[in-house]
Amino acid sequence: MSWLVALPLPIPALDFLPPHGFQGELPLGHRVVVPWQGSIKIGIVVAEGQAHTHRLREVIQVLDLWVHPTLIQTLKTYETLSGTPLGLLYCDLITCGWEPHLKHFVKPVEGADLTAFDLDLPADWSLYHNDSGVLDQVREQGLLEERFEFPIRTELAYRGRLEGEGKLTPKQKQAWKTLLSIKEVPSLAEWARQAEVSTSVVSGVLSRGWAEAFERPAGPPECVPVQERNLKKAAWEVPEKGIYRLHGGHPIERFQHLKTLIEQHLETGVLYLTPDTYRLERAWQALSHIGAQCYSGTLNALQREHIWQQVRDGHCKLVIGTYGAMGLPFPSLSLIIIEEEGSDAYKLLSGSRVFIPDLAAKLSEQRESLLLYSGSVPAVESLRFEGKVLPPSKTRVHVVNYAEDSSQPETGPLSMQHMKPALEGYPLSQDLRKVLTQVAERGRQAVLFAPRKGYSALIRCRACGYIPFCKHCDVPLKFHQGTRLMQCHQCGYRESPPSTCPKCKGAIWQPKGPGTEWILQETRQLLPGFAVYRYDKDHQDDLRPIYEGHPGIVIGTQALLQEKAPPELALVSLTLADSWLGYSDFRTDERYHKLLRQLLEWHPRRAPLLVVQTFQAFHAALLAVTEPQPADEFPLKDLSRRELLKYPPYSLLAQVEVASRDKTRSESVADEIQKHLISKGADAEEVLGPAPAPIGKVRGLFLTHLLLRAENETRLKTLLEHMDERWKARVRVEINPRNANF
DNA sequence: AGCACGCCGACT
DNA sequence: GTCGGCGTGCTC
Repeated sequence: MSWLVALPLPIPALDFLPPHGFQGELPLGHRVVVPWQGSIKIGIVVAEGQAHTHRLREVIQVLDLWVHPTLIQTLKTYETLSGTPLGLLYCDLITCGWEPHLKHFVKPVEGADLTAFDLDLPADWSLYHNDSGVLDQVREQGLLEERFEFPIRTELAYRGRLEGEGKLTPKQKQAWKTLLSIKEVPSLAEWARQAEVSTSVVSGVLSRGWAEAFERPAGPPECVPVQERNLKKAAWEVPEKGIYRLHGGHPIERFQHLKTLIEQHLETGVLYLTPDTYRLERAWQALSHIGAQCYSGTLNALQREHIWQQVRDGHCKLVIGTYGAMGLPFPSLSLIIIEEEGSDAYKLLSGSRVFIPDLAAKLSEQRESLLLYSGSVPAVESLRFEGKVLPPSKTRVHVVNYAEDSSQPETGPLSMQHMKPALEGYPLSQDLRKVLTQVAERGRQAVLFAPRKGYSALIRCRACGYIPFCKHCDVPLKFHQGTRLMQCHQCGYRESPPSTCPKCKGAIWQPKGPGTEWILQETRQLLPGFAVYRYDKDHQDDLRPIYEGHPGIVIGTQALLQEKAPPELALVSLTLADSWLGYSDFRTDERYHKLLRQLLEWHPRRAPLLVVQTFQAFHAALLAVTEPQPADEFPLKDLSRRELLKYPPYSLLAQVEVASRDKTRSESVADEIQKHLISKGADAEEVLGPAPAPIGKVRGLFLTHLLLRAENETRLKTLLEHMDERWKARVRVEINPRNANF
């Protein structure tokens, strides 16, 4: 019987035979070393194999347990539904432990004759590091014994010696004596600190031979131990398993609620997921005293592997992490918390492209653990679950209405009289100028969010309306003041702007728009001498003075929200909120609402004034935050709209992407797929499109989309099974797409 | 993903 | 005649 092994490659799991003479159970979830294309790879045993067709190769060695069986089951379910190669899912979720950094020992089998091979091996066990394909040939012939060991990590340390050359100065003598008394130090700097001398003194001792450097086994990377504590009863009634939610209020209040719950589950395993490192840090600060470990991409491979093992061995029972923590092998896991379950950050942009909360839901089902969604706003999809909404906290929001026609819609609240048309003075309206001046006068801090990066928007012909597009991607080029070039925001292609319109020879419109650079210039003009910083994808000023609390204004993109809020933040502004409403997507309003809530709770203590400049002053998502409203009120409105349009949660979506170098081919294949699905019994409501993708051409490939809309998972699976054919173009399926393209 | 194989255009 | 583009297919 063979074993199915998942490998960190975009391919399905493959069959291998157990190692020669292997006795015992299927090592499910264990890491194994397998031969791979003349070399070796680390894989994970995910199931009993079934194939007998090939002449299979043998697993070389079974290593340790690395993945919990429930995760294997979860990924398997997702694989069969989406058709995503299992390896991609494993790459995304098992975020360490794939690197074959192992000590490799080899020995020819007794009496084996290796003269036919270009390989000179000693008769007994020897360390092997050469990675030539020859070894694999010997291996395949069954003439080789192999053994892998985890290397023992070492680090450099210093210890004192009883004698050296020459005399020591008094300070050096002091340093030497200190070193002798403390035996060993991990670094010269540490030694100097302990001895209360400068580093030059200790290096003097070292160079005279009164101390020496030596290698010693390295200790584990830093890890906060789990503390014992008395368990309190939660102040709220929460089920033992299933899905529950907690939204609204202030983050501090939410953490208070969560803390009592986490404490109850502390002995049985708690996983806390956050969408980004900013929230990770916030959660860490709120919960670290209970004894939590962090796990995110910011850790290095060593730290990750260490925590992975700590969790596996039951030494660490509470982990706060970003999506990569989901694969951690908790022996038992009774609570999974997902912060901001509706965040797009949970959608992986490459590889498997999974939406982590989808997987977490399946995993919690497998593990029979409680899944708790928590955050400022519930996702529209999670309203169907039971939960608690904390009362709204006080906010200060000021809306600047840019629309020329400022007449209120009948349904608008009465408190909007303060909104006057404010077109004069874009990007800084009179109101915004006034508060900015106050910020400067009081020596406080402000953050202005610019809609798009670059000095600005589109270059356009004044006469015929011509807009230069990228040669490779179907997107308009954006002009950048710094380089004086137009650049594609999709592929990075650059070109200098035309002096006259290539179409009609008319004059080119002066590039001015709502970009960071323009707002920066205007702000500097308004407040000469006051510190103004820029922070976007292209240009990052050193913001340390801001984080240290010095007065200043930061002008940046949404990327800033990934950082913690400036400590003296008094004002936040969306300089053109409408640019967050330009998506061609049914989640647009929900995203906008989330953004507003996120801005309002960005600063953990202060409640800065939020100034929103917009042409859509009466947008429901905006009204939902100008007047204190329960966090789920706007999502509930959105929910009824979704029911009408049969969007999630009233359906499950999958996006089919057809890609071809040939435009008509891309379209015709999409058309074929659509017809094929209909012929297999799909109805028109279930197959939408084909339509050109929001960005119709990417890196020379024409993309056409179809949207599948199924009422449940079984139905979606059926539809996707019909897709499993050979098409004349590259076809990719994405479950639960969350594109945010303009 | 990497790597081999294979089929067509521009070159010493 | 070859060199080299990248399209397709396979890895157990």
